[in-house]
Amino acid sequence: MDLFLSTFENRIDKKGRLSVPAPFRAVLERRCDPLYLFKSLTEPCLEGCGPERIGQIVDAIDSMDSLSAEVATLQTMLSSAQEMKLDGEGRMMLSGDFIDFAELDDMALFAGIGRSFQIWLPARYRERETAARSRARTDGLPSLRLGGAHRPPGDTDGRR
Amino acid sequence: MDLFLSTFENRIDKKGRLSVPAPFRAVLERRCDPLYLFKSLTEPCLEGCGPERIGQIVDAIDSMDSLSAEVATLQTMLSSAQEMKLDGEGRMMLSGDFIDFAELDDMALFAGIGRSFQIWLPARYRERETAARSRARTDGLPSLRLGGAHRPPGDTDGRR
DNA sequence: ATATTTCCCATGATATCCCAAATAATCCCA
DNA sequence: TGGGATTATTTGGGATATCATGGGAAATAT
Repeated sequence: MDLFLSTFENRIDKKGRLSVPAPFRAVLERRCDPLYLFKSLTEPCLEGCGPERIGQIVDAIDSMDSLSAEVATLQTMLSSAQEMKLDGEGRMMLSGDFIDFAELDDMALFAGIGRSFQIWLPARYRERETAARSRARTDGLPSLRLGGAHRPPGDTDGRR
Repeated sequence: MDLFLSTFENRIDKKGRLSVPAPFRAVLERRCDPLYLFKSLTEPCLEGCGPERIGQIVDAIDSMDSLSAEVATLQTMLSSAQEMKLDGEGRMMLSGDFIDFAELDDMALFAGIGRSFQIWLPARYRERETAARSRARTDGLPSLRLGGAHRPPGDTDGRR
Protein backbone atom coordinates (compact mmCIF):
# COMPACT_ATOMS: atom_id res chain seq x y z
CA MET A 1 0.00 0.00 0.00
CA ASP A 2 1.58 3.27 -1.01
CA LEU A 3 0.73 6.33 0.94
CA PHE A 4 1.08 10.08 0.90
CA LEU A 5 3.84 10.88 3.38
CA SER A 6 6.18 13.74 4.23
CA THR A 7 5.83 17.42 3.45
CA PHE A 8 6.82 19.46 0.41
CA GLU A 9 6.76 23.15 -0.23
CA ASN A 10 6.23 24.39 -3.79
CA ARG A 11 5.76 27.72 -5.43
CA ILE A 12 2.49 28.92 -6.94
CA ASP A 13 3.46 30.81 -10.09
CA LYS A 14 1.71 33.91 -11.35
CA LYS A 15 -0.55 31.84 -13.56
CA GLY A 16 -1.80 29.99 -10.50
CA ARG A 17 0.00 26.75 -11.28
CA LEU A 18 1.36 24.48 -8.58
CA SER A 19 3.51 21.37 -9.00
CA VAL A 20 2.19 18.30 -7.26
CA PRO A 21 5.19 16.74 -5.49
CA ALA A 22 6.62 13.94 -7.60
CA PRO A 23 6.24 11.29 -4.85
CA PHE A 24 2.53 12.08 -4.57
CA ARG A 25 2.16 11.93 -8.33
CA ALA A 26 3.86 8.56 -8.30
CA VAL A 27 1.29 7.20 -5.87
CA LEU A 28 -1.58 8.34 -8.08
CA GLU A 29 0.03 7.24 -11.32
CA ARG A 30 0.68 3.77 -10.02
CA ARG A 31 -3.02 3.43 -9.29
CA CYS A 32 -3.99 5.23 -12.52
CA ASP A 33 -6.01 7.54 -10.31
CA PRO A 34 -6.91 11.11 -11.04
CA LEU A 35 -6.38 13.63 -8.26
CA TYR A 36 -9.25 15.33 -6.48
CA LEU A 37 -9.00 18.42 -4.30
CA PHE A 38 -11.68 19.82 -2.03
CA LYS A 39 -11.97 22.41 0.70
CA SER A 40 -11.59 21.00 4.19
CA LEU A 41 -14.77 21.19 6.20
CA THR A 42 -13.06 22.06 9.43
CA GLU A 43 -9.76 23.71 8.69
CA PRO A 44 -8.40 26.38 6.35
CA CYS A 45 -6.69 23.96 4.02
CA LEU A 46 -7.33 21.88 0.91
CA GLU A 47 -7.57 18.12 0.93
CA GLY A 48 -6.21 15.93 -1.84
CA CYS A 49 -7.26 12.36 -2.46
CA GLY A 50 -8.05 9.78 -5.08
CA PRO A 51 -11.46 8.80 -6.41
CA GLU A 52 -12.20 6.16 -3.79
CA ARG A 53 -12.71 8.80 -1.14
CA ILE A 54 -15.04 10.76 -3.39
CA GLY A 55 -16.96 7.58 -4.13
CA GLN A 56 -17.40 6.95 -0.43
CA ILE A 57 -19.00 10.33 0.00
CA VAL A 58 -21.34 9.84 -2.94
CA ASP A 59 -22.40 6.44 -1.67
CA ALA A 60 -22.88 7.73 1.86
CA ILE A 61 -25.20 10.44 0.58
CA ASP A 62 -27.28 7.93 -1.34
CA SER A 63 -27.69 5.78 1.74
CA MET A 64 -28.71 8.60 4.08
CA ASP A 65 -31.85 10.54 4.68
CA SER A 66 -31.67 13.21 2.04
CA LEU A 67 -33.20 15.80 4.34
CA SER A 68 -30.60 15.42 7.08
CA ALA A 69 -28.05 18.06 7.95
CA GLU A 70 -25.33 15.49 7.45
CA VAL A 71 -26.23 15.08 3.82
CA ALA A 72 -26.03 18.82 3.33
CA THR A 73 -22.57 18.72 4.86
CA LEU A 74 -21.39 15.94 2.56
CA GLN A 75 -22.86 17.75 -0.42
CA THR A 76 -20.82 20.78 0.52
CA MET A 77 -17.70 18.65 0.27
CA LEU A 78 -18.63 17.39 -3.18
CA SER A 79 -19.56 20.83 -4.40
CA SER A 80 -16.12 22.07 -3.53
CA ALA A 81 -14.37 19.06 -5.03
CA GLN A 82 -12.58 19.28 -8.36
CA GLU A 83 -10.86 16.67 -10.44
CA MET A 84 -7.51 18.31 -11.05
CA LYS A 85 -5.97 17.92 -14.44
CA LEU A 86 -2.21 17.98 -14.41
CA ASP A 87 -0.13 19.40 -17.22
CA GLY A 88 2.82 17.60 -18.75
CA GLU A 89 5.05 18.75 -15.90
CA GLY A 90 2.72 17.57 -13.16
CA ARG A 91 1.26 20.95 -12.25
CA MET A 92 -2.34 21.79 -11.47
CA MET A 93 -4.17 25.09 -11.66
CA LEU A 94 -5.66 26.25 -8.41
CA SER A 95 -8.94 28.09 -8.76
CA GLY A 96 -9.31 31.45 -7.08
CA ASP A 97 -11.80 29.86 -4.74
CA PHE A 98 -9.22 27.33 -3.54
CA ILE A 99 -6.53 29.96 -3.12
CA ASP A 100 -8.85 32.23 -1.15
CA PHE A 101 -10.14 29.46 1.04
CA ALA A 102 -6.73 28.26 2.13
CA GLU A 103 -5.42 31.84 2.12
CA LEU A 104 -2.48 30.88 -0.07
CA ASP A 105 -0.20 33.41 -1.65
CA ASP A 106 2.92 32.30 -3.47
CA MET A 107 3.88 29.12 -1.64
CA ALA A 108 1.95 26.00 -0.78
CA LEU A 109 2.88 23.26 1.66
CA PHE A 110 1.81 19.69 0.91
CA ALA A 111 1.44 17.52 4.02
CA GLY A 112 1.00 13.81 3.39
CA ILE A 113 -1.26 12.14 5.91
CA GLY A 114 -1.47 8.61 4.58
CA ARG A 115 -4.42 8.01 2.30
CA SER A 116 -4.78 11.69 1.59
CA PHE A 117 -2.81 14.89 1.86
CA GLN A 118 -3.45 18.51 2.73
CA ILE A 119 -2.33 21.79 1.21
CA TRP A 120 -1.62 24.67 3.59
CA LEU A 121 -0.21 28.13 3.75
CA PRO A 122 3.26 27.14 4.99
CA ALA A 123 3.33 29.52 7.96
CA ARG A 124 -0.05 28.36 9.14
CA TYR A 125 0.90 24.73 8.86
CA ARG A 126 3.96 25.26 11.04
CA GLU A 127 1.93 27.02 13.71
CA ARG A 128 -0.39 24.05 13.77
CA GLU A 129 2.44 21.60 13.92
CA THR A 130 4.08 23.22 16.93
CA ALA A 131 0.71 23.54 18.64
CA ALA A 132 0.03 19.85 18.10
CA ARG A 133 3.42 18.91 19.47
CA SER A 134 3.08 20.95 22.60
CA ARG A 135 -0.39 19.55 23.14
CA ALA A 136 1.09 16.09 22.92
CA ARG A 137 3.61 16.99 25.61
CA THR A 138 1.05 18.36 28.05
CA ASP A 139 -1.92 16.13 27.32
CA GLY A 140 -0.02 12.99 26.48
CA LEU A 141 -0.25 10.99 23.30
CA PRO A 142 -3.50 9.90 21.85
CA SER A 143 -3.73 6.16 22.28
CA LEU A 144 -2.18 4.48 19.31
CA ARG A 145 -2.70 0.85 18.76
CA LEU A 146 -0.98 -0.46 15.72
CA GLY A 147 -2.60 -3.30 13.89
CA GLY A 148 -2.32 -6.09 16.47
CA ALA A 149 -2.75 -8.97 14.08
CA HIS A 150 0.02 -8.37 11.62
CA ARG A 151 2.80 -7.40 13.98
CA PRO A 152 5.95 -9.48 13.65
CA PRO A 153 6.56 -11.72 16.66
CA GLY A 154 8.95 -10.21 19.14
CA ASP A 155 7.60 -6.72 18.70
CA THR A 156 6.51 -5.88 22.18
CA ASP A 157 4.52 -2.74 21.87
CA GLY A 158 2.77 -0.55 19.42
CA ARG A 159 4.31 2.75 20.34
CA ARG A 160 6.72 4.58 18.23
CA MET B 1 -17.81 6.74 -12.49
CA ASP B 2 -17.90 10.28 -13.69
CA LEU B 3 -19.63 12.67 -11.42
CA PHE B 4 -20.92 16.19 -11.22
CA LEU B 5 -18.44 17.98 -8.96
CA SER B 6 -17.38 21.50 -8.11
CA THR B 7 -19.27 24.76 -8.53
CA PHE B 8 -19.57 27.12 -11.47
CA GLU B 9 -21.18 30.51 -11.68
CA ASN B 10 -22.57 31.51 -15.06
CA ARG B 11 -24.51 34.45 -16.36
CA ILE B 12 -28.09 34.33 -17.55
CA ASP B 13 -28.05 36.62 -20.57
CA LYS B 14 -30.85 38.93 -21.57
CA LYS B 15 -32.29 36.29 -23.86
CA GLY B 16 -32.58 33.98 -20.87
CA ARG B 17 -29.81 31.63 -21.94
CA LEU B 18 -27.52 29.90 -19.45
CA SER B 19 -24.39 27.92 -20.27
CA VAL B 20 -24.22 24.49 -18.69
CA PRO B 21 -20.65 24.17 -17.37
CA ALA B 22 -18.48 22.29 -19.83
CA PRO B 23 -17.46 19.59 -17.30
CA PHE B 24 -21.12 18.82 -16.62
CA ARG B 25 -21.85 18.69 -20.32
CA ALA B 26 -18.95 16.32 -20.74
CA VAL B 27 -20.45 13.90 -18.22
CA LEU B 28 -23.77 13.87 -20.05
CA GLU B 29 -22.25 13.69 -23.52
CA ARG B 30 -20.06 10.77 -22.58
CA ARG B 31 -23.18 8.89 -21.61
CA CYS B 32 -25.18 10.30 -24.54
CA ASP B 33 -27.68 11.47 -21.95
CA PRO B 34 -30.08 14.36 -22.24
CA LEU B 35 -30.28 16.77 -19.32
CA TYR B 36 -33.32 17.02 -17.10
CA LEU B 37 -34.12 19.82 -14.70
CA PHE B 38 -36.79 19.83 -12.01
CA LYS B 39 -37.73 21.85 -8.96
CA SER B 40 -36.20 20.68 -5.71
CA LEU B 41 -38.68 19.31 -3.22
CA THR B 42 -36.90 20.67 -0.22
CA GLU B 43 -35.00 23.77 -1.20
CA PRO B 44 -35.33 26.82 -3.41
CA CYS B 45 -33.15 25.46 -6.16
CA LEU B 46 -33.32 23.43 -9.35
CA GLU B 47 -31.98 19.92 -9.67
CA GLY B 48 -30.22 18.64 -12.78
CA CYS B 49 -29.58 15.05 -13.70
CA GLY B 50 -29.62 12.48 -16.44
CA PRO B 51 -32.43 10.09 -17.28
CA GLU B 52 -31.35 7.34 -14.89
CA ARG B 53 -32.24 9.47 -11.90
CA ILE B 54 -35.64 10.22 -13.34
CA GLY B 55 -36.05 6.50 -13.83
CA GLN B 56 -35.22 5.89 -10.18
CA ILE B 57 -37.96 8.23 -9.11
CA VAL B 58 -40.45 6.53 -11.41
CA ASP B 59 -39.45 3.14 -10.06
CA ALA B 60 -39.73 4.36 -6.48
CA ILE B 61 -43.25 5.56 -7.15
CA ASP B 62 -44.20 2.25 -8.73
CA SER B 63 -43.01 0.36 -5.69
CA MET B 64 -44.90 2.48 -3.20
CA ASP B 65 -48.45 2.69 -2.06
CA SER B 66 -50.01 4.83 -4.72
CA LEU B 67 -52.25 6.56 -2.22
CA SER B 68 -49.46 7.66 0.11
CA ALA B 69 -48.45 11.23 0.61
CA GLU B 70 -44.90 10.38 -0.39
CA VAL B 71 -46.01 9.31 -3.80
CA ALA B 72 -47.79 12.59 -4.29
CA THR B 73 -44.58 14.35 -3.35
CA LEU B 74 -42.46 12.37 -5.76
CA GLN B 75 -44.98 12.94 -8.50
CA THR B 76 -44.49 16.64 -7.95
CA MET B 77 -40.87 16.22 -8.89
CA LEU B 78 -41.76 14.44 -12.09
CA SER B 79 -44.39 16.91 -13.12
CA SER B 80 -41.96 19.79 -12.77
CA ALA B 81 -39.25 18.01 -14.75
CA GLN B 82 -38.24 19.22 -18.20
CA GLU B 83 -35.84 17.78 -20.69
CA MET B 84 -33.55 20.67 -21.54
CA LYS B 85 -32.32 21.17 -25.05
CA LEU B 86 -28.93 22.75 -25.42
CA ASP B 87 -27.85 25.01 -28.27
CA GLY B 88 -24.63 24.54 -30.18
CA GLU B 89 -22.67 26.33 -27.45
CA GLY B 90 -24.11 24.25 -24.63
CA ARG B 91 -26.65 26.77 -23.34
CA MET B 92 -30.18 26.11 -22.20
CA MET B 93 -33.19 28.39 -21.82
CA LEU B 94 -34.78 28.44 -18.41
CA SER B 95 -38.54 28.75 -18.25
CA GLY B 96 -40.02 31.60 -16.25
CA ASP B 97 -41.34 29.03 -13.83
CA PHE B 98 -37.85 27.72 -13.10
CA ILE B 99 -36.41 31.20 -12.73
CA ASP B 100 -39.17 32.23 -10.33
CA PHE B 101 -38.90 29.06 -8.30
CA ALA B 102 -35.17 29.40 -7.68
CA GLU B 103 -35.47 33.21 -7.53
CA LEU B 104 -32.71 33.64 -10.05
CA ASP B 105 -31.83 36.97 -11.61
CA ASP B 106 -28.75 37.35 -13.78
CA MET B 107 -26.39 34.77 -12.32
CA ALA B 108 -26.79 31.09 -11.62
CA LEU B 109 -24.55 28.89 -9.52
CA PHE B 110 -24.17 25.24 -10.48
CA ALA B 111 -23.21 22.99 -7.56
CA GLY B 112 -22.19 19.43 -8.40
CA ILE B 113 -23.24 16.84 -5.84
CA GLY B 114 -22.15 13.59 -7.42
CA ARG B 115 -24.86 11.95 -9.46
CA SER B 116 -26.76 15.20 -9.86
CA PHE B 117 -26.27 18.93 -9.53
CA GLN B 118 -28.21 21.92 -8.28
CA ILE B 119 -28.74 25.42 -9.60
CA TRP B 120 -28.93 28.22 -7.03
CA LEU B 121 -29.06 31.94 -6.67
CA PRO B 122 -25.37 32.43 -5.87
CA ALA B 123 -25.88 34.43 -2.69
CA ARG B 124 -28.29 31.89 -1.32
CA TYR B 125 -25.96 29.01 -2.05
CA ARG B 126 -23.14 30.71 -0.20
CA GLU B 127 -25.27 31.23 2.89
CA ARG B 128 -26.05 27.56 2.87
CA GLU B 129 -22.41 26.60 2.43
CA THR B 130 -21.36 28.81 5.32
CA ALA B 131 -24.03 27.24 7.51
CA ALA B 132 -22.89 23.73 6.61
CA ARG B 133 -19.29 24.57 7.41
CA SER B 134 -20.00 26.06 10.80
CA ARG B 135 -22.20 23.08 11.60
CA ALA B 136 -19.35 20.77 10.66
CA ARG B 137 -16.99 22.61 12.98
CA THR B 138 -19.33 22.37 15.97
CA ASP B 139 -21.03 19.03 15.37
CA GLY B 140 -18.11 17.28 13.73
CA LEU B 141 -18.05 15.50 10.41
CA PRO B 142 -20.54 12.90 9.35
CA SER B 143 -18.94 9.55 9.91
CA LEU B 144 -17.52 8.07 6.76
CA ARG B 145 -16.15 4.60 6.70
CA LEU B 146 -12.58 5.20 5.79
CA GLY B 147 -10.04 2.69 4.72
CA GLY B 148 -12.34 -0.23 4.31
CA ALA B 149 -12.30 -1.60 0.82
CA HIS B 150 -15.80 -0.86 0.28
CA ARG B 151 -15.68 -1.75 -3.32
CA PRO B 152 -15.01 -5.18 -4.68
CA PRO B 153 -11.50 -5.69 -5.99
CA GLY B 154 -11.32 -5.44 -9.71
CA ASP B 155 -13.97 -2.77 -9.84
CA THR B 156 -12.54 -0.24 -12.18
CA ASP B 157 -14.92 2.50 -11.27
CA GLY B 158 -13.61 5.85 -10.34
CA ARG B 159 -10.77 5.90 -12.75
CA ARG B 160 -10.37 8.15 -15.60
C1' DA C 1 -47.15 40.35 -38.43
C1' DT C 2 -44.89 40.24 -34.13
C1' DA C 3 -42.70 37.96 -30.68
C1' DT C 4 -39.90 34.08 -29.45
C1' DT C 5 -36.78 30.69 -30.11
C1' DT C 6 -32.97 28.39 -32.67
C1' DC C 7 -28.85 28.53 -35.24
C1' DC C 8 -24.53 30.54 -36.41
C1' DC C 9 -20.41 33.17 -35.97
C1' DA C 10 -17.41 36.62 -33.40
C1' DT C 11 -14.78 37.90 -29.35
C1' DG C 12 -12.33 38.07 -25.04
C1' DA C 13 -10.90 35.67 -21.19
C1' DT C 14 -8.78 31.83 -19.41
C1' DA C 15 -6.96 27.21 -19.29
C1' DT C 16 -3.98 23.92 -21.64
C1' DC C 17 -0.03 22.48 -24.19
C1' DC C 18 4.72 22.60 -25.34
C1' DC C 19 9.44 23.71 -24.95
C1' DA C 20 13.30 25.71 -22.29
C1' DA C 21 15.79 27.34 -18.00
C1' DA C 22 16.84 26.83 -13.25
C1' DT C 23 17.10 24.24 -9.22
C1' DA C 24 17.56 20.19 -6.47
C1' DA C 25 18.56 15.35 -5.80
C1' DT C 26 21.25 11.26 -7.09
C1' DC C 27 24.90 8.67 -8.82
C1' DC C 28 29.51 7.30 -9.72
C1' DC C 29 34.15 7.04 -9.51
C1' DA C 30 38.29 8.44 -7.70
C1' DT D 1 34.25 10.11 1.59
C1' DG D 2 34.27 13.99 -1.45
C1' DG D 3 33.05 16.24 -5.51
C1' DG D 4 31.89 16.51 -10.13
C1' DA D 5 28.64 14.80 -13.43
C1' DT D 6 24.09 13.18 -14.53
C1' DT D 7 19.41 12.92 -13.99
C1' DA D 8 14.99 14.17 -11.92
C1' DT D 9 12.08 17.80 -10.63
C1' DT D 10 10.35 22.32 -10.36
C1' DT D 11 9.60 26.69 -12.48
C1' DG D 12 8.92 30.06 -16.28
C1' DG D 13 6.99 31.86 -20.56
C1' DG D 14 4.97 31.86 -25.20
C1' DA D 15 1.73 29.63 -28.40
C1' DT D 16 -2.64 27.23 -28.89
C1' DA D 17 -7.13 25.61 -27.77
C1' DT D 18 -11.33 25.80 -25.03
C1' DC D 19 -15.10 28.05 -23.03
C1' DA D 20 -18.51 31.54 -21.69
C1' DT D 21 -20.88 35.16 -23.62
C1' DG D 22 -22.89 38.40 -26.84
C1' DG D 23 -25.38 39.60 -30.97
C1' DG D 24 -27.37 39.00 -35.65
C1' DA D 25 -30.03 36.31 -38.81
C1' DA D 26 -33.08 32.55 -39.86
C1' DA D 27 -36.86 29.72 -38.37
C1' DT D 28 -40.95 28.85 -35.69
C1' DA D 29 -44.85 29.81 -33.42
C1' DT D 30 -48.83 32.88 -31.77
